[in-house]
Amino acid sequence: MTIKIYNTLNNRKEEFIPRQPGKVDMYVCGPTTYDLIHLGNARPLIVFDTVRRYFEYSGFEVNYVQNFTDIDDKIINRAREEDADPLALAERYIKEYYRDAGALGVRPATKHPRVSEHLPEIIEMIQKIIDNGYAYVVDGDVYFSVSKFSGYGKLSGRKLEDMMAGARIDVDERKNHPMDFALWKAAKPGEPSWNSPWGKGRPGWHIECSAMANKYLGMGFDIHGGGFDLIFPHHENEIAQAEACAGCGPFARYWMHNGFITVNEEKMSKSLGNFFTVREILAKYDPEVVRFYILSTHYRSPLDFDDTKLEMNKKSLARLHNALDNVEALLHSVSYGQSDVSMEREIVQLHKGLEKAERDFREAMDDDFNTALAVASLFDLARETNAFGKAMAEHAGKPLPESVREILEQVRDKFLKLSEVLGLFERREAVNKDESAQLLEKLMALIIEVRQEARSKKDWATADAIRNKLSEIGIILEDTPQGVRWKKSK
RNA sequence: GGCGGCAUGGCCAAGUGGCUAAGGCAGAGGACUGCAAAUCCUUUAUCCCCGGUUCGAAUCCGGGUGCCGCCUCCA
Repeated sequence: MTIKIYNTLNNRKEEFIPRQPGKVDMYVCGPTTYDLIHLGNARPLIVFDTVRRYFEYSGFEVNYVQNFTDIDDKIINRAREEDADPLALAERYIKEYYRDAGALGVRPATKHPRVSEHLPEIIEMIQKIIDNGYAYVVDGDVYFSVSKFSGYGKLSGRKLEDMMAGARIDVDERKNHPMDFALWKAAKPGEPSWNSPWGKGRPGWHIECSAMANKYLGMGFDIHGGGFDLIFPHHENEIAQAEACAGCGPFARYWMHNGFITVNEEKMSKSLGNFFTVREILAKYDPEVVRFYILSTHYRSPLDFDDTKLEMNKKSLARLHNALDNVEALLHSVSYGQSDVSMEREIVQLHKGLEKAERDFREAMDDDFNTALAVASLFDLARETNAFGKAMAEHAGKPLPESVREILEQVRDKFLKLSEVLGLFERREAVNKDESAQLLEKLMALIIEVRQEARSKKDWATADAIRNKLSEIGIILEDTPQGVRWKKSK
């Protein structure tokens, strides 16, 4: 079984062949840290985190590099508005980034390099590009000469001639070609700057990624990712810089780009002002719901955002949680051992469902990380499992064979294993361990006992009053064939 | 103007040549329940329009309509 990846470089799905067997080197463009991240920023984080998780699940060792752009016009402007130091401001938002990303179940990359810590590498790279004849210096600025680089446009599928037609106004007259872009910007008064062979200044936007990817992954690394809007000019320029510097290619072998989050079918972006920060969304929705929502669509498709979509996904996700709750309850509320009940037929059926679910899951993920389809396999497994639980209910009160317990444990373990790839259901284990949780457990047992007493006397008024009052304070009681259980409502 | 993408049931969303077009949400009916909840079963699509290729197309080709993105900072 091999993984197929849709490669923007040639707009085709290709079999993924790693540079080194068993290893994946990937670089994903991280945020410019001048503000809280919004949902549009969160999509690539979740998508590529999932890509990484699936590679790891498939047995690869993943070296995942994601940068922070902590030197940039927007940071400088924001710092000026707040009368703050630009690097300190960037540092602050890097911390906020970790908070949001962590909440969404995005694991830290193997390495999070920052521009501010790689000036020597960047300067060295620029010098080499100049030496190789692909860049020129004008008044302390350094520009990349796109017409010198024959491969320019190969990622975005554009030709220089075509782009000139649409190129906008205010072309800097000092540039040789309108599409030439800055590798180094001469310092303006009051801006942070660093010494360089061309005078004080700071790096252009694109060079950082070329330099840092090169440093940590080297030329020809496996996967480079980011949002669709980075294809041009950012990634096109990264390729030009890296390959002009090295004198050969490729810079990266597979390019993956995620689609946009839209609002009312329009791209969510800072400049349009139609964005929602992760922070404000998480104030209303469980991060797991947000993650599930993002993974419920293929990563290259656009994904429209509004509250009703989150509500829908919240309910969908609850179905999976219920299925897992059901399995846990069956494991704990039924006695297993000597039994005159045979459930062989159902066990065989569930076992088949279990194998099919895993097979379907892998096939889906192997096919360009089709998370939407992978999720469907979890729902299939949930249905099979619930049906099994229904069959068990017919033997309620009797001990069941160990083989029933075993298959349920297998289902639970597989379910958690597969959903871990998607970054879901990871926090279930952690809860219910502290003292007050244990106390709550005992308290609920007591309340349920009292209510059962009322039920046995057919005192429905009391029984329902208890259930309703509990519901009001956020606890849901369920009378199942295997006994009463409770859970917190979400 | 150049380049690219999308259009699947009430909603979301897989599927890119061939068994009965996944899955979820919502709706309807039934089962279970003291009533609920949870769950199970049943049920809802000629795949934007027109033409073509093919034994056969949601899927390929041509044309049309509508929407979106990139070409400028943007995930």
